[in-house]
Amino acid sequence: MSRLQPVRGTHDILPEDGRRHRHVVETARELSERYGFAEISTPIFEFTDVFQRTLGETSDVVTKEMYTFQDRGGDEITLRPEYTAGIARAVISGGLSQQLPLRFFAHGPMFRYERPQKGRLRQFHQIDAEIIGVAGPQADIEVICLGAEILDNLGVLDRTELQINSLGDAESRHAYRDALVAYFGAHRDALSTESQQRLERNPLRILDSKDEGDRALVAEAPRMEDYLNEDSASFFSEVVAGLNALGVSYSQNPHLVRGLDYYSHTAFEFVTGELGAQGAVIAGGRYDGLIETMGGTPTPAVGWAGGIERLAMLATGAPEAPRPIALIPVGDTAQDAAMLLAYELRRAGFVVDFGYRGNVTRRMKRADRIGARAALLLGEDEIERGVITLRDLDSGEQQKLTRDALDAALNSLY
RNA sequence: GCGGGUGUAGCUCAGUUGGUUAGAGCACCAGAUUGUGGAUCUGGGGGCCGGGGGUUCAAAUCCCCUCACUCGCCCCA
Repeated sequence: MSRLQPVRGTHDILPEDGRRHRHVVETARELSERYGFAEISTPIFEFTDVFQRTLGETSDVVTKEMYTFQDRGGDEITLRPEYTAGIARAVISGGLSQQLPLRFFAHGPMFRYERPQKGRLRQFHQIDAEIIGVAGPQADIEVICLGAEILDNLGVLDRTELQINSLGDAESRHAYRDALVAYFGAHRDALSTESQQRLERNPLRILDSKDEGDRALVAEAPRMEDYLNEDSASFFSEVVAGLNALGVSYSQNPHLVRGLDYYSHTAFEFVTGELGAQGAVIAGGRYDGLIETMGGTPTPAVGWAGGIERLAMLATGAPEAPRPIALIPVGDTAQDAAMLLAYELRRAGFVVDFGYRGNVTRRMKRADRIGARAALLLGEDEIERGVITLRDLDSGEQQKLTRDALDAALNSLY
């Protein structure tokens, strides 16, 4: 293996993959705009505090997955591992809380120091949607519905399942957490080693353990729904009712939890079985406490993130590369005229591939290989007679046209 | 961070119990066709056999280490 290899967990997005990525992003952008979301972009790095304080000191992302470094001025900087904290920071530092509610769409690279797997990279890309400043369940419904519609337009909705759960408000969540600690604490010895650690750090996580022994205990564990207070329960039932009203199908998963500390109330994931161990393609929830935690005024919010690589692997309908017109100068004397013609055609909106090298045979082969729709030959003959040879590469038909007639003839091919 | 699998040409892969100068298909380049693509034929360029060490008269092949990829665990998009 050559020394010139990309850093582990990173990869080049070559043109074919790039089209699929762009299809995901543009589909999401177009639909989110229809839902009233405005596109924003935030820096790919922030002060480390932005993530450390908000994601939870004990979360895996903070404890072992962040790309953190000191810059030349001595500031602690972290490449963003997720989008939400950066957007919340932008809302605060940009004074945007004067304009609530806000609906944001964003996309871009994220960085997590993890062991790479299928659908899991150290630099990956996400699309992201957030509604900031709406306390009611309408926002949860709207944001989930947007996710479902994006998946539908990408042709993956029927291969995913929407799972939802409620973590309740802070009061409910703490009460439930205490109940879980009491229950699992009494069975500590029966828990897997990993879950014993979870008991200390994040007891909710035990609920979605894959260990068989854990699952047996989980089946008898206290249920979240019994610990939701009245507000939390009615909030969740409104979300569910809203999804029903819109015909968004889902299943309730009482074991669905979120890894990051700032979530409350609604948690949801669109999951697929087609990506190995990585099930989630879009996942998110409500994070009413985040902006306050960061030092802003208390502001409710809900949103999700979707993995572009994961979506691109599943999506159908990415547009094919455009079929260019191959412009082939014949002989040295035609070079300048051909370059001018290419310029004019491009200005007129045509996709033009200029054949730089080789004899006519070679350039024709190239035109064929790149899928050109037509070839234009321009040589001494043509220049003397004031025409251009147009060859339809699908039918093989060939004709000589004046410059004035060329654009119309090309347009008729597409 | 932990466990399993795999590394031979740009890609997909052969390579016998260790034995001359490591092969095929596809792709690429050139020619047959000096102004005409797709098909065919002919020829050509391409390899530190992932890297390092060891065993041996001899290593792509056996052993050790390492790196990368990959699948899973953890966790997540």
